[in-house]
Amino acid sequence: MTSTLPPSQSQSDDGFAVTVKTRSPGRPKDFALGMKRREDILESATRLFAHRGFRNTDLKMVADELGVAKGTIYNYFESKNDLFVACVTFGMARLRLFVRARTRDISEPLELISCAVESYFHFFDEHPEVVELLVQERAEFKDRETSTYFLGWDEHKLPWLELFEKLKADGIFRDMSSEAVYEFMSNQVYGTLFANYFSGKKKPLASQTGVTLDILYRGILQGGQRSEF
Amino acid sequence: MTSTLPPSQSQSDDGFAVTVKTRSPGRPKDFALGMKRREDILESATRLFAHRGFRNTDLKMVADELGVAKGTIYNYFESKNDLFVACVTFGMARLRLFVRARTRDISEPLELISCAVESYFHFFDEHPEVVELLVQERAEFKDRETSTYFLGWDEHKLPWLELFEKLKADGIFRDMSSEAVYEFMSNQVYGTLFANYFSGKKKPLASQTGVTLDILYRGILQGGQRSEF
Amino acid sequence: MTSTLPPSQSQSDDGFAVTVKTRSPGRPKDFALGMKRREDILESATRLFAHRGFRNTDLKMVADELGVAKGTIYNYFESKNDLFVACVTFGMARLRLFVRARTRDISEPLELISCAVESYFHFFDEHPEVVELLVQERAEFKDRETSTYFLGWDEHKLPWLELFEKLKADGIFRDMSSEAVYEFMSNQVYGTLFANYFSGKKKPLASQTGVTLDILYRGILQGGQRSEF
Amino acid sequence: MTSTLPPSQSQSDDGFAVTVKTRSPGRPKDFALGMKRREDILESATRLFAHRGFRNTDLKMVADELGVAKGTIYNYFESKNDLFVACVTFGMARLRLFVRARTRDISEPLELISCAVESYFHFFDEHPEVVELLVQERAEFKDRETSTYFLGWDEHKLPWLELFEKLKADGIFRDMSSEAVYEFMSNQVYGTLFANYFSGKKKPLASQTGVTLDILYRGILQGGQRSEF
DNA sequence: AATGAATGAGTCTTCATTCAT
DNA sequence: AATGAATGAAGACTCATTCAT
Repeated sequence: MTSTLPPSQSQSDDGFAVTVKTRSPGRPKDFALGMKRREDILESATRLFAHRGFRNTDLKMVADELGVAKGTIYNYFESKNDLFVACVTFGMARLRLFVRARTRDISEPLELISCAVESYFHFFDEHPEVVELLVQERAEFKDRETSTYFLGWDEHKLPWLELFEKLKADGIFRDMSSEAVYEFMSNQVYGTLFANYFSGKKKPLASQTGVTLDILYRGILQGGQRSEF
Repeated sequence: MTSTLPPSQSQSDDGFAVTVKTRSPGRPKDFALGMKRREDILESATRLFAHRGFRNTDLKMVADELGVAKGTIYNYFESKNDLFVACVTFGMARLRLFVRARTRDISEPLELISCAVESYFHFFDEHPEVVELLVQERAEFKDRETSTYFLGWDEHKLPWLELFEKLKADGIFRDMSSEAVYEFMSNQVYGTLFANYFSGKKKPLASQTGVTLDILYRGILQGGQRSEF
Repeated sequence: MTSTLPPSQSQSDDGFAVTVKTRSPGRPKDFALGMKRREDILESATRLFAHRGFRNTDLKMVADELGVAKGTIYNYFESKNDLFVACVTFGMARLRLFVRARTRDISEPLELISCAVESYFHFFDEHPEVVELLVQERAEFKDRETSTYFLGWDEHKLPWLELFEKLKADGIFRDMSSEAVYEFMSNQVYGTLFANYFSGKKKPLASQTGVTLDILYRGILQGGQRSEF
Repeated sequence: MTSTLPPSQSQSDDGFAVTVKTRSPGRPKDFALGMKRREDILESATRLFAHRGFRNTDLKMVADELGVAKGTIYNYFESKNDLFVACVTFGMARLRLFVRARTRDISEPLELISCAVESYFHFFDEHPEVVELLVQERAEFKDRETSTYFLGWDEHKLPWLELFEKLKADGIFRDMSSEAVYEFMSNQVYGTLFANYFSGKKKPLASQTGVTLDILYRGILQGGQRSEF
């Protein structure tokens, strides 16, 4: 993970701290320090917003968790709202990085689909607080027409549509609107996510990947019934 | 003590009580009026909670909408929290009444499924504020383990499972766990609901019933591919 | 007790109810009924004011205790303040009636003093709520310069001063200001009352009469020391 | 983690820590200023609670008197209740300090008694608001079984009992229960305090010390009558 | 950059009082 | 006279944000 984030300490690879002198030129330490602090705040805030809700979270709590003064937070984020939005954005960024990393090297189409679905489930099993943030966002930020979750969704959509078209051309998929397929799949993943979350179940999402894909691929009807319906 | 109070029963001179209902002196409680007022409050509150969010809604606003004083609301609901919970419960009750009324007279199984799905979508198209309340509930009432939406879900589940078993026995459904089918369907409906809602789309849910059921029934794979996967 | 209060029911002494007909001339029933209701309210209010404090007592509670509507209270008392003042006044009236009744027939001076002190203690043992009302009054009604307890105190004072003068003339009391003696005694009784009350002790006041009088009469010094001090 | 924070100790280059006190960066907490502010609030609140009553005092008034915002008060006291309790406790502490300071160096027993009584009276002459607080406390805080005034009373009692025993042994006091003497004296002082206060008299308590002690010591009966009673 | 005391707008809730019936 | 729904002023408490140090 560290490779995706700026280094949090100017430690050289040989294990020796290189910044013994405070006045080293170029101030690389300050920057790294600032980023580290920023992320610490994001992490604490994410956890608290998720556990207690946006409105029930006092910035004092975030500060206390970090052993820092409340005012310090305002050196890194404009406002509480700002901090929250940053938390959501950060969470979604992590989701995308996670899924991308896992699916990057897969070329076989159906395997790619399976892996993407499984990755989504996997991520939210490990980061349930991100779901919470999405709910919080919708609940408190009524001015945001579109959930951060869906921002940039359309760019992600395109490659999938292309894949589906190819699968159709290859006779793997039935002849149906790729848009429709994409939405159906999205809704299924999204619904599984929220349903599990809202219903208070603790069953891992990832364990449902298999059966979800099975129905998605083959439907629920018996073979002979498919055409008749 | 009764001597200090007017008689509470209109007893006719012949000694027979002519009415069972106790009629206190003074202005009588108008039960019907009370219920009407109660529902008016629920309606206003639902709308405002949905549009502005629970925490951003001052009960003063609800009162103003109804042209009553803030205190009046407290004659009908213990607290703001109470009012909110009543709104959610009321909304869910309406949902169930709506679906039940539409599906009551349908005996053909697949038609029943279609109608149920369409009814759900239809209801939320007409009452988008109910989705909002569910989100609000999850966001603000962290103590509630299970969303009101899922309370009583299990009772609703049973008839569906029985239906699915029958469809399997009749060779309509493939041989697969009815539980799994039920969850898949639930998640699909739920996901469609929330995805549309969160993404800010205004496209009617009901219009997606057909394609949703098509994929649900037949899956996305070409016939020949189904067994191979 | 009933002799000191208006009859609460128009029942003649022979045990027959005389007001079977509602429309009897002169409306005696209404008046009696009104007085009874008034006293019921005073009693309930006194108890609640004493137990919960003036500000913590909702008139709704008083009404509920009596099985009556809140508005009814306003037919008997102008306001909550009014009701409270009536409670205090009523309590003090009962105190004076009680003490007067017990001391009326006593002619022997020292016995009279003893009996008066004992009567005070006795009354407050039986009606601790009256002490509470006095405290409440002082706490909440800052505009009243003088506690109701001390209103009319000066009239009561005079006979005592005359008695003390006589006791001095008879060589029973030392030669000292009767005013001073009166105040000392008052303070002692008052102090005993409040100290017991404030300290949370439940020991009956009346049981302290003996020792109180002993010290009051004879002081704490050994005989030989008295003149020397 | 310390690397993310500036060093918390000013360490001189020779390696010796020159100060034990941890000095956080940023504006230091000014402890003395905090205590000053705290006492200012206590003083204003005491005055207002005493003059207007606890329930009739808006913390806004206290804030206005001090020229600060209402929220500031909540930085020093948890709640209005808390503030009030602190006022009472503070007042009683001052009483005890005052009496202790005045009686410390007195060894002659009777003089000690006189001085203690006079000190009590003196204190309340100068701080009549403390009496008011005791009344307020009793009126509003029904959950407190025992008035703050009497808390810790028993410890204060012991030395007095010992003193009285010695006086008895020396033939100064009559042979009577020291407990009883203690209570009589307490009640007298307490009664004088409250009676003067409740009756609205403005006569200084301290001026009554002499006559009070005279009667306390010698009683009201003529010498010859003492044994006969 | 960090600190944390100060700020004060914002809201829920209570309850004495009124008044139409 | 009794009723109790409606009123709305009052007040405790919270917490995001500022800013002097």
